[in-house]
Parts: sequence; C-alpha cells; structure tokens
Amino acid sequence: MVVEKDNELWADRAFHALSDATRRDMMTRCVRNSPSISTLALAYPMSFAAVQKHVTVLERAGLVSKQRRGREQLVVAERSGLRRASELLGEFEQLWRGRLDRFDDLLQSDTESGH
Amino acid sequence: MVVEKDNELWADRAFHALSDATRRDMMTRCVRNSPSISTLALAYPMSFAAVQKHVTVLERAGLVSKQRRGREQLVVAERSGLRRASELLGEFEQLWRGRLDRFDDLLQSDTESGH
DNA sequence: GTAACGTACAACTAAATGGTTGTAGAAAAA
DNA sequence: TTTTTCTACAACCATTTAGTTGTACGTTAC
Repeated sequence: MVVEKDNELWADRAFHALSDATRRDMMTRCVRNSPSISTLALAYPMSFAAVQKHVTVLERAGLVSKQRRGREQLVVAERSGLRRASELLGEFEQLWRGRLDRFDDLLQSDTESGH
Repeated sequence: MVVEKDNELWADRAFHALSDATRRDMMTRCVRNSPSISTLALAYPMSFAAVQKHVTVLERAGLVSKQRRGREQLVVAERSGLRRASELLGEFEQLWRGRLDRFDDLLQSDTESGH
C-alpha cells in the first residue's frame, strides 16, 4: 500500500536520475573520488548551479549523499541506492523466469497426460 | 567514440523509459502476456493514445517490440533490453569493487612497507 | 457492404526538466 | 579584516514530457 507507493516513487526518482549521461558520469566520479561539488563542476561544460542541481537529483534518488568538510561539500556515492535499482531490474528478470517455469510446467503436464 | 555515444543515448532512453510507474507496470504485463495495445490500455486510467505513447517510449528504448496479429498489435517485452540495463548498473557496482580492491592494495603495500 | 474495432498520428495544453544569471552567506586564505 | 572560495537558492527561459481530443485508415465482424 503506502510502502508500494513509496517504492514506486523512489523508483521513479532513481531511474530518472540515471537517465541522464551527465549524472551517470557524476556517479562514476563519486564512486571513485567523493569529490566536492565544485571539483565535480570542473568536469562539465555547464555552470556550477547546473551541476548543483544534478547532484540534488542524485541525492533525492538516494544515489549519493553530501558530506560537509569545512566549506566544501563532498558528494559520496551511496551503494545501497545502486543496489536497490539493480534489484528492481532483477525482479523483472525474475518475472521472465517465472514465465518460463510455467511454460515448462505446461510442457511437463502435457507430456504426463500422454499426448 | 560513436559507439559510446550510442550507448549513452540508449541508456538515456532505457532509464527514462523505466522512470515512470505506468511504464514499469506495462513492462510486467508484457513479460507475462504480450497483450495488444488496446488490451493494455484497459488497465490504465488514461486514453488509448496516451498508452500508445508509453508503448512507443518503451519501444524506442528497446524494452519492448510490437508484433502485428491481424488488426491488433501485440506488445512483447524484450529481454535483451532489460538485460542490457541490468548490465549497466552492474558496471557501476563493479566500479565499487575496483575501488575496494585498490583500497586493499593500499593496505597491502602499507603493510609490506613495514608500518 | 456497413458497422465496429484497433491502430496511427497530428495538434494542442500543462507541467516538469535542464539550463542560465544573480544574490547572499559561511568558511578559509590573504 | 578583507578577500576569495564554496555553497545555496531564487527567478527566469527553452525544451521536453505526459496527457488530451480529433481525424484517418486498415482489418474484422455482422
């Protein structure tokens, strides 16, 4: 119910966050480095504010979190977020398995009934 | 180079397609059933045309394909598409592995150098 | 043959997205 | 202390998105 709703909302945000090449690149940099926002910003041909917004999108999707260090804010990748997204895709593949299994069952019962 | 560009473009489309709860639900239905577009449309509180557009988004992302049967068009889920998306997320997790390995190496060399 | 069904597609609207510039404050450096 | 750096956030703009209705056309059913 409510949990489902939340899950869907989270999935919306996570996949949306991953649907942009810049943000995906940011993810790889954050996994490796946990750079500050301004360091991150140096890597892209856009304003600091734009980069800041991208980070916010990733953050609200639970894919990164911000960690203050003095006047700068380090962007650290959240493994749990990526994991959760992976698992969601896994559920789809599981559905396929289920379908194939049912198909196998059908063949099985068909054989057993002697056709 | 070009391949990379294409890959990024595909990833954009795939994750964007998955970033909508309606489309994710459509995917599960297509995995199970391969329903026609109009059958699919019965399941959602929106116009046929809207559903048609969602299917197009999934199709352009390589997550489903359409297969004509008489006057109707069956929507069949494409396992390869889902697989490819899964693999992409897998690469991120792999990055983490890489980082942890480097960390281990660091510890290793630190120990070896006798501190 | 005619009516009904399933699809395709164009044109339109409202809202969200990705970018910009500008302002302001807190921390570090000079 | 003054200046610079890093961050936050508001306001604005152009484009895309998700939805709508309406029209047109091939296929199936009567």
